Amino acid sequence: MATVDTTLTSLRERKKARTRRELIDVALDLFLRQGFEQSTLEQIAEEAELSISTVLRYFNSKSRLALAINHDLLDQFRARLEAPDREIDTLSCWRGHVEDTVRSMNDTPKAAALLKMVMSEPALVAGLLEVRQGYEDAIAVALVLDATPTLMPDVHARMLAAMLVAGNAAVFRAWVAGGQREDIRVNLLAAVDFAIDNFPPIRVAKPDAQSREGSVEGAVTR
Amino acid sequence: MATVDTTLTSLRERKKARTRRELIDVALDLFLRQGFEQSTLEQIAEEAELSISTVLRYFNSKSRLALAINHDLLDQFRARLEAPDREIDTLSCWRGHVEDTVRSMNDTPKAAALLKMVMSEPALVAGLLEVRQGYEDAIAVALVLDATPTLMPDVHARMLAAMLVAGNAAVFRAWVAGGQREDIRVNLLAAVDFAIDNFPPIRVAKPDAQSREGSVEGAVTR
DNA sequence: TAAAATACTGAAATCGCTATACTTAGGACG
DNA sequence: CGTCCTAAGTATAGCGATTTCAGTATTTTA
Repeated sequence: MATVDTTLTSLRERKKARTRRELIDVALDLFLRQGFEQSTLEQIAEEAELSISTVLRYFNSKSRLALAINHDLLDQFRARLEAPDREIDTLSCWRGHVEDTVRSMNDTPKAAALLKMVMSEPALVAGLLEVRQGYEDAIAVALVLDATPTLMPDVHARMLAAMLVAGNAAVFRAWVAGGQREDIRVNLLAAVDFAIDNFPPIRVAKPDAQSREGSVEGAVTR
Repeated sequence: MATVDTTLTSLRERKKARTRRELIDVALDLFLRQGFEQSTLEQIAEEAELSISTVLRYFNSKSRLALAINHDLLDQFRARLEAPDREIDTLSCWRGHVEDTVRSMNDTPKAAALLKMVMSEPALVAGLLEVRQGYEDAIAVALVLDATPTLMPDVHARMLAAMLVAGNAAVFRAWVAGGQREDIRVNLLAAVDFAIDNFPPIRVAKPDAQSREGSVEGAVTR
């Protein structure tokens, strides 16, 4: 949300957004340079030319700051799901989000190094699990809503959501472990398809697997 | 592991185990009485008649102490998987572990209240995610080993593992949200069965779904 | 331009956690 | 039994994240 909107009305809002961006920039650089644990809030505040208090008003913890991008992506995904004019089903939203993520990773040079850093810092790995849970919740809720008035039990929705998110995480993990060489996009989408093609409630509801190729409609009810 | 072994040789070991148990007891009571955040390490040490240093040597963080039972259960599960004489497949291990968990919950009066407390404390929810990840890792690794020399891609194993663990978590969550009334055992096992019956790589490898009724053998290769 | 709202700052206090050096208790062995 | 070794327990000092709050600066709005 915060990273997308380009037309912010008031000066205040614009200033705030700029400060936020700069803060993230400075902090991530610092983390990459000398590690997450090694960087203190004092240092971050110093480099960002802000007080510690202010840093903590922008991000309520150091790890939230380090995971700002991840949380922003999650917010984007939520917005995508909650858009009042949404035409496509939850799974296609997820697929679209995955593609967006890849795109934004390719655009950002530091992204790969950043991901590696996050995944090697225990505190941040823990934080990543919270983000992951955020995705699961969002997907599960949306799946149940999609299926209405047909019934999709909450437990099944959560299992499917977990499958999707775990597949994503596994691909990323393997990618990082393998030195970030192969084309991750293909593998990410393959994981999504694997889930879509095989999760029973979907197989039943979705008569035509090929229609996924078309841009918009795809699975489930809605 | 630590909670099961009844035959500890030396006096030292027995004493250590007893202290550990008492510490957990005291701490959990305190948490239940006045909340996790509200209870300081100082207070815990006080009530357990130990120094803060010692408390922290037994559990390397306050939340680890609060989640001691969960971590112990995870250790039990790992031990079950890694037992050199293990006869049954990974999924049956999981099923067995789920049943054990239910049993131990029924035996422990405080368990229900404790679970509710854990799930309402953000820091502990986060800690629970780490435990959950531990289960996923253990299951995924075991699944891949089970399938050898047949091939089960890591990503698929992780997706199935996530499905199982998420199903479990979802049932528990619903149980807590609903006032902990219904019989959770049935729902937990239903979630396991749902995954086992429907996840394609398993369906293929497991010709006879009924054999699950029998005590030992069931799914997958091995 | 005055006042209301909101952003920023500084300082103090709390608490979790680490590191370290010291004391005490259990176990091995003559 | 007394000696020595190891591991358990303690006390102390200190760092750093986070909260709270009171005061200052800046933007908005009337």
